[in-house]
Amino acid sequence: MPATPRLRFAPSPTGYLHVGGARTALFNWLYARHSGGTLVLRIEDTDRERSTDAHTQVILDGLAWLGLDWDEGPFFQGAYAERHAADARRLLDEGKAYKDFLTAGELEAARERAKAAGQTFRYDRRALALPEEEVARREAAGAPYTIRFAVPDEEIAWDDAVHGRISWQGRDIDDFIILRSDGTAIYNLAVVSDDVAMRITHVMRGDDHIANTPKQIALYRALGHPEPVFAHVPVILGTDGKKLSKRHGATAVGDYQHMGIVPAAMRNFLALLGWSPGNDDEILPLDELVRRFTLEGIQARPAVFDLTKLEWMNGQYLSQLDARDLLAPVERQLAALGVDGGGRDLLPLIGAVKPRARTVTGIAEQVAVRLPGRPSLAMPRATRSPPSWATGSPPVSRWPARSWRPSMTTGGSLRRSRPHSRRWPSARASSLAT
RNA sequence: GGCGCUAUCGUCUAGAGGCCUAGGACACAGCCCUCUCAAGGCUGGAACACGGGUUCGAAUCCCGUUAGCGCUACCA
Repeated sequence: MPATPRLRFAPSPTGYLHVGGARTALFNWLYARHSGGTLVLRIEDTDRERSTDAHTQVILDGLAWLGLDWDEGPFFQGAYAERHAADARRLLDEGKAYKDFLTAGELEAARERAKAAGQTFRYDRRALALPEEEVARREAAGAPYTIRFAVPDEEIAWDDAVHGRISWQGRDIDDFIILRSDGTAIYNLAVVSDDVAMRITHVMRGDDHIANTPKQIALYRALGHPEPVFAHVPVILGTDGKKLSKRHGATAVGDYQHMGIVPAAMRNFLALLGWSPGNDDEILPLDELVRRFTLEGIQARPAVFDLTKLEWMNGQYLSQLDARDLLAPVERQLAALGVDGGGRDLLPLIGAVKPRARTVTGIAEQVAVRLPGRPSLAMPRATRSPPSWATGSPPVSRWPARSWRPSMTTGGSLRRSRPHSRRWPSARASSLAT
């Protein structure tokens, strides 16, 4: 009964879709399509403080731009709060979890104390020692409590699809909280509860989740469910070897769209960042990627994001693309440059210029100089000089309406319960170029 | 500090004991082509982190060291 794989991409809407998340989405998509499996999209919005619908929309837009679709969802994790709580209750009833009346403040203070003393804070299971009557008394008095999972002292190991066998000891893991004092679930419980409910068979996610995995496996065991296959893909680093973050400049997929990167090139580049087809092939169109993608080809070590190579690859795609596919994006960039095509047929110009360009922006600039009436337009050499996103100043033009960077300015402006419909056919067609 | 992960040219990588005096690509340098050019052609420099094993033989297997990264939240 080897059912077809069920995978999921589960971003949390607490920021824009960064390249690391995009690559994780790509890998999941590629594997689902390669294996004839199913891809589920789940928005993990249980962090109410930071999650916004605007972020969700940006993530959806980013996936659409990349041409990645899904088969089920999007599901919003927040909608399953009752199931999460029920799972926690069950663990409580079975004696696999316990109530802890320590407040967040007290916990924080204890951590501070440990730190001041140069010690590592370890939760001491004091709540476990509380007499039953005392627990009942406090609860009757209305004292808030969290539910902690009692991590069994046993070996917790799994055969990771990219790292091989990884082993932890239960004693090295603190009894972690699974249900907050307000009754909502913490990430590790919510994830396991949902993955079980959605019958997920393969969990492919970032390397930074390796430390969460033993906790989740312990939860699978306690809940009595078989665990899925885990595949931890390495993180993406900046040129300084640190995890790619905002200070490295462009990290959101939307930034690349604005730079004139074409989705096909972005996909191809991202696929090769941490995965190898096993030989020297580099320009791999989508169908090739799908055909050749395997878990075994995923690298175990982190990869540095090389913008220059992305631009080179983009240039390869640009020269392959038909001028007509580039027309709309180039016109947008032209408008951004404040240049008016004057109703002139740009196709011949685009065709002449594209084999040597590296970005759509570059094509627009080359076209602009060749437009009559603007013989001396100064060349901004946009891809060579520090781009605007790197210096913090707003992009040359008018992108704001397109909401690529709403994370900085907006809160949640969309309706929370709006069910995202699947409008893929059109999104897919438009993802060919920019 | 503890636990875990990782370790081939500057970067992405091929390599799964002999095919490796380590291959490809980006970048870089030089030359050529050329009205410009980030395009194209040719050439070049550039790596198995270190130390021990195992083996007739190790980039490939084992151990240790070092370094980098991650986690160690009522974040995800």
